[in-house]
Amino acid sequence: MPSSKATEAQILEITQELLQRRGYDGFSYRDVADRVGIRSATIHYYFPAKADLVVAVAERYRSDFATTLAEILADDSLSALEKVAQFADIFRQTAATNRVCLCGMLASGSKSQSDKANQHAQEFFGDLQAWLEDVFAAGRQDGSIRALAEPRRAALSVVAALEGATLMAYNARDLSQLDEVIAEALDGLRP
Amino acid sequence: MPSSKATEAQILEITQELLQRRGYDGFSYRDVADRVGIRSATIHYYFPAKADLVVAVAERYRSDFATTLAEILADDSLSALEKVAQFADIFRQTAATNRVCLCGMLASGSKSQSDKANQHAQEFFGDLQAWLEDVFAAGRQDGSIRALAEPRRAALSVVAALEGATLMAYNARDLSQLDEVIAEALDGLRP
DNA sequence: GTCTATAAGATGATAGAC
DNA sequence: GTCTATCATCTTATAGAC
Repeated sequence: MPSSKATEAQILEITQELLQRRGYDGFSYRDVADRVGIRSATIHYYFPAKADLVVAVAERYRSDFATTLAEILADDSLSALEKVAQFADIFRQTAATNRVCLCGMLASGSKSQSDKANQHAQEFFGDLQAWLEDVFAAGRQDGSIRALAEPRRAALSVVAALEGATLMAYNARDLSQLDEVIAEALDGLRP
Repeated sequence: MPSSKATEAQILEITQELLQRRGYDGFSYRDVADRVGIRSATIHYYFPAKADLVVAVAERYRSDFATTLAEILADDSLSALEKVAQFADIFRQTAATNRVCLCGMLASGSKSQSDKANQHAQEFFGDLQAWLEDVFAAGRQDGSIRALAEPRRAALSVVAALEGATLMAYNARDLSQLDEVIAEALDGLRP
């Protein structure tokens, strides 16, 4: 039964879900295998070690996220502030599906997993910060975002607040506090 | 060799450290036993199940944290803004010792551990928010903090940002971004 | 209180048949 | 590619000696 490409994609999909819900130490090859409908040995064929599997998921996640951010950025119908709102909504959707940001989860599991996973998480946060900084600059042009004293620092703070609030929403199984944090962040950007 | 009180305290101390560094699924009774210098069966005498041990650590953590916050609050030599700065410094110290906030870590491990641990984390975040809200009000009196449109929401955002930034600092093994987030938060409170 | 001994199950990983 | 079979190790937890 050669599903080849489909099998690998399913393994990545399911692993990402488990990773966002339970973290590196919270799922096993068997958990993934059961949900995909294969045997755990098959996963080792695609990903020899657990570290390989998790790094592959991290790369896929960053790539998908980058695509989404590029699409938001390219949408000329949105003001810069609305782009930040859409950015925040990604985190909201994550929490709404009972998950944490993958890289937030990887950051919390820094000790067990490979250094490569940590590095991906770190670079991911840097990507988000840089994207927000760009949008802040555009917002100064289109007038939707006020002039910020330290745009780099403000962008970092928004990323940190969203990561923290998503974690809290996941824990409480309640989005209301995340919504408040998002509202506070957007209000802080308005002219 | 009856160390009694001392043994239980050591178990809690070591467990807290492991919990903040590796999370619920990242440490075992044997890890704790090895560091305390006892056998894992001894831990079961004090804490029958792992869930009991973790809940006990969470209670101790919340209690210790509450004491620290009460001390800061009672210090009349500090302005309200300086009290917020000391509050933020607790997170900085946590990251400086290569740890995450215990409740931030418990929040990320929501699936494996007991519901009670999740609840403690949730209540902990509520405690921090309420404390900050009080200090914000005091800051309006002593003039060290500006009038905030939504103090409750602002307090929540500060908690979320500190939790997120501590996680990022832990992952990157670098405090500089946490320092930036703290500076940004304090600047946002100044009159 | 703390130990030894041990159970019963899960884990990441490999070898080799098909 | 996917399977069965198996390994060595680790996990939480218990029973009972001292």
